[in-house]
Amino acid sequence: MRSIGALGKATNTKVETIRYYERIGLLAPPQRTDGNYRTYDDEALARLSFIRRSRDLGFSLDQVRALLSLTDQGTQDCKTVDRIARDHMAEIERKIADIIALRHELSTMIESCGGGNISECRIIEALSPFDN
Amino acid sequence: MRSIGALGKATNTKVETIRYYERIGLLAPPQRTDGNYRTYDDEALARLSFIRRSRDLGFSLDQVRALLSLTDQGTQDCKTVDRIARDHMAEIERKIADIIALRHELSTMIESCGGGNISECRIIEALSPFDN
DNA sequence: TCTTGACCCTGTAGTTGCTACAGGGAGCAT
DNA sequence: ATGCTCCCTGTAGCAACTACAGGGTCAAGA
Repeated sequence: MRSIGALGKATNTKVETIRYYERIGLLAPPQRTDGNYRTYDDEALARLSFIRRSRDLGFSLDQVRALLSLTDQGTQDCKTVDRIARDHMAEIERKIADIIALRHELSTMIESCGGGNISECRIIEALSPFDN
Repeated sequence: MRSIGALGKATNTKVETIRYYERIGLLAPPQRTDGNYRTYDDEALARLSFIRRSRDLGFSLDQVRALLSLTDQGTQDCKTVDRIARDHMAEIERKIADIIALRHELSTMIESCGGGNISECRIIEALSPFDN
């Protein structure tokens, strides 16, 4: 059994975040000590680790919730898990395409600017709606 | 002169967003009609277009505010504009590196999963903290 | 003329995923 | 007894919008 601070350290999670996960129902309310402190067992540690790893991989809290409920059911419904993961992957691919296009636009814009204190700023021009 | 709805259509911006920009001081409060409707001139259109284009390129509202104040001053301080743009570019590069690493992790995880209704789900395993 | 419908107004609350207090209590060391 | 670190609840804040609720305005059609 460990305190919320210890759990936070073990999972690299802020104490407030753990309480937040409890509040939104991702983590079950843990047992309390006489002094009303939360105490966590190894299962809670495993669950929070799972949540954090999923979050690190970019899953939304809703997706994490779905993944958790699938593992809670113990049905090992790999098809559904796979779909969630693949959906997420597709979104990541979209984001990559978007951000790379954006980088291209940005770099074109920046390159067209000499960078000095000139009277006509190409960056501002590039952002402006009309040719002036 | 155009209504807020017309301005929204012209700049692909929701009406609520325009009012929001006004509330946070990005857009000046426009003139009103007798019926208390906002009316926008071409300058407002140009300004909102600038904001939207900057936002599309991923600049934060704070960055947009800085860029706008630079253009408002008319000093054409290209050095500062360039710095803002380059800072933003560096952040984009960081994000690209992060998301590509993430894609790699995700795809490795997904590939290790057959995708059927098997008793052991590799994705869940990959997300779990302990080998089971 | 009346009515319908599209638009507009203000103000507030919700979204995501936390984070940061404020104002207090618990527990341990000195 | 005092200080210190941790913990508690509850609420408000962040970005950048978005979505109402509960009304007012205005132009067109029957």
